[in-house]
Amino acid sequence: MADDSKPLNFIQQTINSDLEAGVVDKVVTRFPPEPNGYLHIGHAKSICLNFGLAQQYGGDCHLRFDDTNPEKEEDEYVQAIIEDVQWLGFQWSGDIRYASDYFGQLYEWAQYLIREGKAYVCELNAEQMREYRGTLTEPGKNSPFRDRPVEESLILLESMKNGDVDEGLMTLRAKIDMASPNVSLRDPVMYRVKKVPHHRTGDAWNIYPAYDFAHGQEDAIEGVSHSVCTLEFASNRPLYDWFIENLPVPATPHQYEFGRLNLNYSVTSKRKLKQLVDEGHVDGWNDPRMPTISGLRRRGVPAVAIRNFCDSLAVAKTDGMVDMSQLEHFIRDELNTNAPRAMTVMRPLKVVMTNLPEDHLEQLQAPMHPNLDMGNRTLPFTREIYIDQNDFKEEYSKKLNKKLSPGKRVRLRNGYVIEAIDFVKNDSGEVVQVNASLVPDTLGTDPADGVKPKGVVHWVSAQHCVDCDVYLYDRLFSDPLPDAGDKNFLDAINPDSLQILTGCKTEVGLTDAEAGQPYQFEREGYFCKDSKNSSAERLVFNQTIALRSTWVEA
RNA sequence: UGGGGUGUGGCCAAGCGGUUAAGGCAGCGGCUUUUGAUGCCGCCACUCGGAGGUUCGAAUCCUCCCACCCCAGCCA
Repeated sequence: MADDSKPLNFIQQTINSDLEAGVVDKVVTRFPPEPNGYLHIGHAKSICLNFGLAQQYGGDCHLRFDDTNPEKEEDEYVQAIIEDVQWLGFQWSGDIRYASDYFGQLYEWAQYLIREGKAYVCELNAEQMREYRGTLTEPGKNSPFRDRPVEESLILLESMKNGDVDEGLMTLRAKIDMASPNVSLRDPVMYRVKKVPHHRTGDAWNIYPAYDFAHGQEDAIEGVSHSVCTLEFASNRPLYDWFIENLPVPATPHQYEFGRLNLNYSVTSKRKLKQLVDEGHVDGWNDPRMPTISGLRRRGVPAVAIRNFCDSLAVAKTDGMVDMSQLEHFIRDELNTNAPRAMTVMRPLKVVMTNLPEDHLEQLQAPMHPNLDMGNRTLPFTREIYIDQNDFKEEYSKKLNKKLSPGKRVRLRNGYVIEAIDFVKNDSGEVVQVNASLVPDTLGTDPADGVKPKGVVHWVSAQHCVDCDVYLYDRLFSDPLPDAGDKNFLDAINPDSLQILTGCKTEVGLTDAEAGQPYQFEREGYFCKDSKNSSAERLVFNQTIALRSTWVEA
């Protein structure tokens, strides 16, 4: 039974009544991606739904590749999809399935339909077929080949299959109703000739089944009880049912449609994502700005954050636009509770503690996390340190009273209170060094003179730190609806979505950070070592997401 | 204009004829804080696309209207 702490969605309600009525005795779902691109956040919702349903009801969820169109499908994509599903934390029941496993069975069923007088080989070309189909408001008209003899169709189908027919010359069509108000019932194409090698079946076939002729039968073969798909397939449902009713299939699965996930400031269309990759607007399918599962992973988003986000979304028939901030909430929520803390200075400014000896070296202890159970780390503290340029102001102002400025104090995070004395500028007028004095006896306690610092600043020892590059990301699109209406989504690309900071200084302890392991760089945000650009010589961190900030300096 | 689907606060969304219309995100106040983070407290729809109707009583039932989404690939 499903978890009853949350209201049941309409699919769970259906499952419950199917179970009660005995129509179904085991829940079987499936996630059926076409291997023609990488999975994105929209797929994550479907994955969480389908695998989640199976878990809740003690059933099975199959991973099935819908590989019925060899022109667009590649093995690279199936490998990537397998990796993404597993990374998200799901395991399918039994072997991985492929629509192509059923090509033989599908072909026999096509012959069956022909013999039943319910399918025929049509020789209309694409343009003619469009004309015969009619329009949304006018009925179509029958193909001149509609009543051709069964034997003839059988023979023609065989030659299509054997490669004796050129592409575009013939199709196999279901004989349903050319006057149906539902256009997808106007003698839909079941098989088309494609003399294209398939990533699994090679050149064994010259014809490939169309989605509508394949999907429901695949479900029936696998014993899928609840075939969940997105809303745009709703008008295909009568056709799904028609094949199930008219074929000697081993089961009668049913299709249910829910609203797909749309996220603002992003696009979730494999076609458009592929275009971003192919045209080089991003660094591949796993560019950290991409809403792909692999992009989110490379960016440092934990799988559990994605799952929690998906679980928070309603499964309903409304197709809404979810705020990016909603996803961000779950990312921060997870990272805040689990990411170890560290200090990284992104725009280093040297601070010299003039009242400390040159060789001062002190090992400070700092907690890994506000949750003290996560242990401690050691921070070397020396006479020279780096703080962020942003945390020093030449002149004090009340609005910026948490910054360090001459005569003012600040606490070094996990360390002492310091007070700035003066500063040094270079020829360009930039502050390049701050001289300060350490206020004694302020480790873990406020200054004895009662002058308590307002701000806390992160820092790193100038002698004991490591250089790194930090990649800061902003949304890929500056338009909340980059592909609405007739807009060209490429025009909405945010030119400042990637900012690379070099010469940043981080704790030595992060030298051997594991790629993907999240850290909170205190007062900045969450980061992880990049799996692609990091090397033995170069340490690169991706910003997963900034800390929430309700404060605006300007 | 044919068919299918949906309309509850800025966003997501519960609600399935009967207390003052859940909750989350965002936002706004305040408290705590060695992260301007986190946490905590408070505020945020006299109203449920609109208009009628049924009823003692409707966001929930009926009627009409309006808006938006999907369908005319030999894509999925």
